Amino acid sequence: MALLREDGLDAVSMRRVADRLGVAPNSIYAHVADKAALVDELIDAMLAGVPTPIDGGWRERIERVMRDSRRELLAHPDLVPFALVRQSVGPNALRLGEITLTALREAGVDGAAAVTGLQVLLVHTIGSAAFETGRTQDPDPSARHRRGRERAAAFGGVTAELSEPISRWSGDDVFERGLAWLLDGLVSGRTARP
Amino acid sequence: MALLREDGLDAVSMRRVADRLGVAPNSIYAHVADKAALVDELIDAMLAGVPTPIDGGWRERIERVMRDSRRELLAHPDLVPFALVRQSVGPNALRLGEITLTALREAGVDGAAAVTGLQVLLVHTIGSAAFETGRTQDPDPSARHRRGRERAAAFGGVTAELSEPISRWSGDDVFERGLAWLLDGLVSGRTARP
DNA sequence: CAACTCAATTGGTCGGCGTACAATAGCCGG
DNA sequence: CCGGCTATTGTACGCCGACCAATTGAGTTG
Repeated sequence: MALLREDGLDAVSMRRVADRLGVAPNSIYAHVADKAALVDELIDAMLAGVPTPIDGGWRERIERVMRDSRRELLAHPDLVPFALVRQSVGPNALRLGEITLTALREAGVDGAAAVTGLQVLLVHTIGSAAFETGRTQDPDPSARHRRGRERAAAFGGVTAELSEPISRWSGDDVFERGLAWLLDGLVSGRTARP
Repeated sequence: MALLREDGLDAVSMRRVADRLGVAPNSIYAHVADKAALVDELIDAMLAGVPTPIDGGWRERIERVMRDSRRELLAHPDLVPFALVRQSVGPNALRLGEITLTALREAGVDGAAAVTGLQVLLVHTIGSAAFETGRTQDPDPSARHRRGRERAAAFGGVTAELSEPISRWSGDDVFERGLAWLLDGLVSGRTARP
């Protein structure tokens, strides 16, 4: 985690981690099956920073869990892309999942629909974090290619219309509005159209 | 794209692509700045398979765009994680964005809120695809570690309750229900709580 | 207290990766 | 015919994840 905070995910290689621990690279494989497994444990370590809400209504508790998860995700941008794809379901992910599930049942959502609701909330929270981190980072101008000019020309002035408000608006809106809409829909009990 | 379909994203290395083209590895850098740029073009090539809806109401057109995008995403699972994080905004992504924006305005959503709505829809569509592909793939049992047993034990019987319905239910529900809720919320005009 | 056991660690190595650098080949307008 | 430029090439550097056989060392047992 220290290595990740200092120099990003690229710095988290088996060799660098081993160096940091004063250990040979191969030794890590005695504790972790894979590099993917190591990243999985990093993800769960990140989720350890999300507190468990106790007081408040069901909606407030869910909002707190999602907001705090989002905060932790944005604090570790390099892990975000993996959080959605790799469902490692470590102990902390499980803890937050249980919290959300019981809150949903408290809201009158029955078991099967509650699981779907949890998944929708996860997709929105992690997805919006991924969207925001992707828009924020990568400020390296040296990697830009010569054809960048051609491409911009092909897009015409439309790019400005679309991407300019995107960069001006805060990503909080995307998260907060989507969260409110999803929670509204969840308790409305309406079923999906075919 | 052929290399991606045949052997997955790992096969899409500068060297393998060059081999397939009968060319030296470095030659590619004359046409593409980076490997990331190459993946960006792959993403837009994938989105080329999403047709442009013409007839139907605004809601039906949006649903078609999102459903077709989802179909294309699920057909190219290896690209999904990058679709959210790297907003390359190629010509096809721009085309679909414009379609959705005009449909939203048709629904009475004004400019600024329309952009937010588009982003929320993108997050849900790509995010749910990422969630589903992550759950589907990675069926390799050899990579499992010895501590897998310990971890499963620590989770107790709760893992079954949470992950068993997840794997039985179709990912279509997550996508369709979330999409319906978001569209409902979009036109309701309700503002986000602080 | 010595012998045994077994997880943890190690050196060495393999194949592959992205990409920088300098030099070359091929084409095209003047 | 030629000068310039783009596309291409050979070579090479440094890094990566992962495997193998061999060794260490701490804890348990007799």
